[in-house]
Amino acid sequence: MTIGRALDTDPIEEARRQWVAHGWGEAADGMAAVTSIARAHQIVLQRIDTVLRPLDLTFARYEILTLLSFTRQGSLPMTKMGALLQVHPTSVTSAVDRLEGQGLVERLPHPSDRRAVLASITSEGRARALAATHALNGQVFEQLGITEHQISQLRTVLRALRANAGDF
Amino acid sequence: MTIGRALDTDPIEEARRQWVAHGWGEAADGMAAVTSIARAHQIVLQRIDTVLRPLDLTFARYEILTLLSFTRQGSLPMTKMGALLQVHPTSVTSAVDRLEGQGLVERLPHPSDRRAVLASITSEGRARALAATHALNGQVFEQLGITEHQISQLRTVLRALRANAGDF
DNA sequence: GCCAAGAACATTGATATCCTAATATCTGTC
DNA sequence: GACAGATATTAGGATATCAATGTTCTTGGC
Repeated sequence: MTIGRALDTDPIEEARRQWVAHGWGEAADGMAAVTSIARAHQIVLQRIDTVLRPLDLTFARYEILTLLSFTRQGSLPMTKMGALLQVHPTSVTSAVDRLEGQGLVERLPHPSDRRAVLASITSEGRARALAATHALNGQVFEQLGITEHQISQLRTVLRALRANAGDF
Repeated sequence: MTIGRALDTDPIEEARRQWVAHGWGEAADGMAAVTSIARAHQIVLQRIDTVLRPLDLTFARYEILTLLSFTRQGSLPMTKMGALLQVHPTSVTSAVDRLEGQGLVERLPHPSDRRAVLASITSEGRARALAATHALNGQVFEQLGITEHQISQLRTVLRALRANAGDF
């Protein structure tokens, strides 16, 4: 389950020291920041997967289910979901394939655009999404192990990074 | 190349509002933080992949190559690399498979432990790692689009999260 | 000291995801 | 009516995880 045993020193700080020692000091902090993001992503995703496994969901499928549950009609065009969740169209297709096979979502023809496909959440899908949200709230989102102030800082800094990348 | 068109509102803030509206205010900030990490990871990884593609490397393989180049002998046991890079043994195996096929790394028997395998960087591997590092430093790590102070905050907060997860 | 039981190391196979590239269909405009 | 653009899908390559396997090492009872 756990990937690596606890190390005596922070491996990212160690890499940063190597950067400085090689004369790449200008990039050292940025390298450490990027590596930290990658590792943090791995950590939280592992926790999420552990919580969602009993519910037969992955994070990608959970996001789609929850997004649909927030809409009035309970349905959205595939492209629209990809734009809101910022994932590739192919990822939406395969995730909806899976959700449809589980009976949590169904594909409907778009009423006015014959190219488009609507993904529509089923009542079973709604129930599953709600159960998953409660589990994730209690076991992951409220248990990050950092202070509220740090969570706030994290959101602010990453919002700047996302805005700079052209997200919104 | 780009995944989604620029949106008028931050989708993560939008999700956070939904959380509050549903009475899940306790978990809203944590949810927003986790989602921000996931999106930030996607953004930086995409940039890294773009820079590394002409060099025929991925980030996973680049990390292994760079780690090996930092050692005295230029070689490490597979397990040791997995521990330092915090990835699964299977990931190390498949990455070294590819690097070996590219002639950037070779497998050697461990001198004292017949179970273990040493991955050893070749001179071509060293050259490739150096070129990749220069490209990443200039085009990614020094161009994150956030201030030095924000980079520092990010490192501090994520170090706390990683420490809490038992990384070191 | 010897040997059996358990642990560690690396690999393979299976499954899921994301990304790229290419394709078929449909829309809307010039 | 032709043609560029949008929509969704398929196919292929890469990575990560889990589960299971075959070796080899290490340790603890005797």
